[in-house]
Parts: sequence; structure tokens; C-alpha cells
Amino acid sequence: MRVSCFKCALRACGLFKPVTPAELSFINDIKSGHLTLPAGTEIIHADDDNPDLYTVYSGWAFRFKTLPDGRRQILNFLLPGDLLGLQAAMFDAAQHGIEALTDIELCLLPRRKIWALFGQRPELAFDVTWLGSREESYVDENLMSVGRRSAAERIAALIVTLYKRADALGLVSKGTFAFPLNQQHLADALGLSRVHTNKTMARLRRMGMFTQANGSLTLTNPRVLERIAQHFDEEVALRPLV
Amino acid sequence: MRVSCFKCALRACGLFKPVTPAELSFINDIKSGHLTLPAGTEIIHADDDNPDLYTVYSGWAFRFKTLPDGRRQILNFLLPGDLLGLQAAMFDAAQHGIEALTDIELCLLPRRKIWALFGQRPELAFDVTWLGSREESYVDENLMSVGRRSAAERIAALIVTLYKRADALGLVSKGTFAFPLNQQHLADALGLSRVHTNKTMARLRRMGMFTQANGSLTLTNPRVLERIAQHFDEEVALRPLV
DNA sequence: CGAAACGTTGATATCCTTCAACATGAGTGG
DNA sequence: CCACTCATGTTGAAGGATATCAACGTTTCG
Repeated sequence: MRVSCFKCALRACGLFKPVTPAELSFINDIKSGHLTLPAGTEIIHADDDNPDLYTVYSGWAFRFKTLPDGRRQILNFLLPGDLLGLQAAMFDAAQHGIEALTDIELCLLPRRKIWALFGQRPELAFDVTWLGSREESYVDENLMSVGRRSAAERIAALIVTLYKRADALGLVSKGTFAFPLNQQHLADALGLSRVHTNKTMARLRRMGMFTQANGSLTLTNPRVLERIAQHFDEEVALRPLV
Repeated sequence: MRVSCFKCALRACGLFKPVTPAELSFINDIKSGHLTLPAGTEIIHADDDNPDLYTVYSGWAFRFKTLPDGRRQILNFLLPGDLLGLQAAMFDAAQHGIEALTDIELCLLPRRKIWALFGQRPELAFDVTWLGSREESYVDENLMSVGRRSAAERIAALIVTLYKRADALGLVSKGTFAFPLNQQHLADALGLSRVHTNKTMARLRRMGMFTQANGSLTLTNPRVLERIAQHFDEEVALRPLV
């Protein structure tokens, strides 16, 4: 099931910067496999040694940590085009797990070839670093939410962020996009309980912010939802925009 | 006030991997300045454009984000040897601020020379990526705390982490190390209020976990403090270790 | 059809925030 | 040297946001 990088559907979406033929051919060389995994698979386990590096080709995944007593925190979500396993590959062992949220396709970049990438293709090495920094910025944003935003603000912020990321990948049509998280995932990402997440989402839904059906989510009032993410004040949130 | 990389005191501490003469001389070349800034300086502002990259030579700093209404979240702390401004440099603009927590010395690696580093010194480019991943892992850990740990657990986890980082740098002697955070910094890093941070610290202090004096902190019961970071149960926490 | 996963709702408990007051120490100008 | 201010730390009381518990509804799927 070898999928050639020359025909990569992902690159075609326009999000990614153009790549020279030489770079492309190099990528095609080090890509050593194309995996398809079902939703729920643990792609990388905490304490895995010798972990490989992947690129998400299609589907969603998430990074998470758990405490000994089972409390779980989702760190960030991975969408097509994201690197998967960079931290693990740099440290020879993961401090976190990664789980497939949907059925997922991955391109394998074996650990032992990463060094060649740095040595021979500095532009690509730069891109790896860039992607790593972008992932960190997602974690930053989530930490800002969990530390300082109310439950309603957190939910609003996460939905808006995921919407924008999906949109950039061309996965949104008319405000609707596939939204594979259940309420437990949301709760674990936002540092809330499942029950409170449910009640707060119900409130935002009643306010007309979004609707959900068949695993898809539709933003029905993106402007206000974005405003809520910055500061939720029941009285103010719904006033007409100036 | 040019400080030569050949005599870098930081490298001498043994934490950093050995570097070839050629690498060292390259670093010495691109290092374009040595800054000394007083505590409280904003080194990088949110929305700065054209931000440079630095290495912390001595002192502490922290990365943070603020919401429009002033709520602040500290993302992570920067100690000697850490890169400062990588995310900002990769994106041409910072999504966060960085502030000096103590008086601080920085080595300047100008933005325009980063590319040369990737092109000419792949080992160093690799180190940059490695340092970026390590910073992300600190943010991960803090997110785990803020999302899923109780106040006492968060404080314990942060103090233990900072202790270990300081120790690795040789900044600890007999369980004591310089601890420049005030309670507002702790609260902002942990997603807590200043008042509750104070009360919870008082409790841990009363339990004999640590003492503070003259800007220094001493761990008086590191084993138990580490256990508390994983799961705090008043009844269980103080039982003798098996 | 039955079981399992997921979502919903109300009642109660608790952790943490907010407010307010006061204490302490460092720095500053008179 | 003293009064003053400002930043920081401390403490109690009261309120609120979120957790926990428990029950039930709904959907999915073998």
C-alpha cells in the first residue's frame, strides 16, 4: 500500500509551502511505510523506547498524560500534516501517550533516518523544528485555557481553535466539520469533569453557538463564540456586535 | 563585554554534551552579543516582530500569556542553558511574552543567522530542535498539573521539578537553592489564586515539606513531596515510606 | 434483544475564589 | 531617624464554580 509522496494529497491542499523536486524525492526516500490504524489505537505509549516519527496523513489523534491513579490530561490534538512522535524521538522515550481519535493514516519516518534529514536537508530540518514549535504553541494555548479560563470560555476556545485548524486543511464546509471528540475527550483536554462539560456545552448550545449531529459540529455563531473564548459574561456575551 | 564561548562557564558544568572545536568556533562566530538585563524586563513581547533567539547564560525567566482582561498564565520557566525565543523566531512573531524573573544574562543568536546554523551545522540544528522539544515537555507537565492535580499536588510538583532542574545545573547545595518566584508567580503558573496558593503552601510548610528564607528554598522532605505531587491524600501522605 | 458506550439531569459536597483586613519588610524622602 | 508608601505575605469569612454521586435516557452494535 505504498503511497507515493509525489502524489501526496495533503500537499495539494495549499497549506504547505512548496517543496523542491529534490526535497520531495528525499522525503519519498525516507518515508518507509504508510500505516492505517483504527480509532482507539495507542500509537505511542508512555515509556516506549526507540519510538519512530510519523506524519499524520489523515484522521485525528491526541497526546495525553496520565497520573498513577488514572487521572488523564489531553495535551493537544493532532490533525493531518502534524508531526507525531517528535518529542518521543528526540528523547528516546516518550513522557506521554498518543492515541488515534479516529481511524488514522500515518507516514512513517523511521527514527534512524532523522539524522540524515538534518545532515542532508536543512530546509526540512527547519520545517521539523517549525512544526515542533507550532505544537508547543497549541499546548501553550491549552494551558492558558485550563489555567485561567472558565468552563464556558475553555469550551469556546477549544472549539474555535479546532474549527480554524480544520478550516485551514479544507475540512470545513459551510461552518460544519467532522468533530470526533466525545464529551470525555473534551473534559480531559480542558481539565473539567465530564458532567460539568456536558452542562456547560448544553448552555452554549442553548445560546445558539453551535449544533452537533452525526459526529459533526456546526458553528452557528462563530463571532460571538470567539468573543466568549476571551471573556465570558452572560450579560454581555450575546449583545449585538458593535 | 564580549564573553567568549570558548570559556563558557555553562558548558563547564557537565550537563551539556561535549562539542567539537569546529562547532564551538561556529557558535562563537554567530554569538553576536551578551546582554545583562535587570529582573522584571520584558525580553520578548507578545506580537513582537523580528524577534531574536537567545540562550540563557545565568538567571531565570518565564514565558507567559495574558487575556485581554489581564488574567495571566505562566507557561514555563527558563533556566541557564535554555533557549529563549525559539517559538517567536520560528513564527516571526511571538504568541507570548517572556520576562526576566531575576537579573539575567543572555547570549544573542541573531535571527538572521539561524538559517546558517541549520545549513552548516546539522548537529547544532538538532540540538535546537531537542531543546525545543524539552521545553514542550515542561509545558506538558505543567498542563498535566493545572488540568488534573489539586492545589497541593500542583505546588509539590512544581517545586520538585524546579528543584531537579536547578540541581542538574549545580545550583543546589544541601537541599537548598535560590527560589526567585513570589507567590503571585506560583499562582500564575499553577492556575490558582494568590490567596489559595498562600494557604496551601502554608499547609505544606507546616507538614515539614520545605522551608523558605532569603529567597532560597530548602526541601526538607523530598521523598514525600514527590509522592504528594502524584497523589495527595492528607491521611496517607505522611505515613512512613515502605 | 441485550449490553455497552455515551449523553443528560438534579441534588449535594467541596475546593477554590473573592473580598477585606491586617502584618511585615524594603526602599524613599523628609 | 522617622513617617510613608509599596510590594508581598497572611488570615478569616462568605460565595461561587466545579466536582461527585446517582439515576435515567439514548444510541449503537453484535
